[in-house]
Amino acid sequence: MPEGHTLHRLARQVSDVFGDQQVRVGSPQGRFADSAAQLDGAVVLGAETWGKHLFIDFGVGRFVHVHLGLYGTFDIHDPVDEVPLPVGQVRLRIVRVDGKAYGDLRGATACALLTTAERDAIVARTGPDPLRPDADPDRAWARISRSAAPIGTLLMDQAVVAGVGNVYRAELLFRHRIHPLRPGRTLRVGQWRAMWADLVDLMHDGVRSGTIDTVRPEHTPEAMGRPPRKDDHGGEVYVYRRTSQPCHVCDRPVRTQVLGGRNLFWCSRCQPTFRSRAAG
DNA sequence: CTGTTATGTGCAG
DNA sequence: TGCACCTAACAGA
Repeated sequence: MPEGHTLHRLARQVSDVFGDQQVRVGSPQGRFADSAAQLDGAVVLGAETWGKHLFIDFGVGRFVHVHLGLYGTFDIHDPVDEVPLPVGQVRLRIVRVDGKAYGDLRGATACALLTTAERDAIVARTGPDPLRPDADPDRAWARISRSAAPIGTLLMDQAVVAGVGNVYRAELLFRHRIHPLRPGRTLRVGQWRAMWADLVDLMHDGVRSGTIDTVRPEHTPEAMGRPPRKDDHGGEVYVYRRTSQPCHVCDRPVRTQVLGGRNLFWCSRCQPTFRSRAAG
């Protein structure tokens, strides 16, 4: 679940449920116990996200930094009649003092109490986030246009663009007919501007719906008379995890390859290599 | 029930 | 490059 849209939804939820509220903070599992004790009884000011990093502001220069990693979850229950005993490995539990809401963090890659300077350092090393209104796509273009690395690698580099994960990567490249292994510096600036604008739209849709839905109206199951996708992330996609299945546009089997330890998915006809594109 | 896989990152070697 | 992190969904027995 956790690509940028998930974290932005989470920040909104934390702000709505715990903002301006006094909270009890604990670490039933123990790994965050010392920091939790320092925060217990404080008032939450709000939460913000850069890319996949979530920061919960406890005031006086104290931020809880959360990164869900591959399989972390942060479940917020609101409202509740009663706060149950923790189940499983709960790293962080935050409970509103009125007892009407609580949140449990499990399996996260990062959960740490940071100073403002430490928070700022993380923000400074993240690239522009399409979900933030102040994001500057030219910062990403400066990196992409100079790099020999594959565009598929650059899109996943959080210092280049913040918040893109494997699903958005695969789908964005499909929608723009770009082969994932094409070197960044072979792209034209107009292509990048179109990709960025699309990413802004797609990720905002993701924040709204909580799913990653990337197929255009003409390729939905209803429009094409095909069965809908049954999958854990819920949305309709073109190529992500559709290895060997027919492309919704051209019927060719979707291809896959591991790059940098992550699976790439693309259509060899809809996303031709740079070489064949130049030749044809 | 068991085994496999994963929307991510950082660190050891 | 490989693994730790240690959840959750899914397939199969």
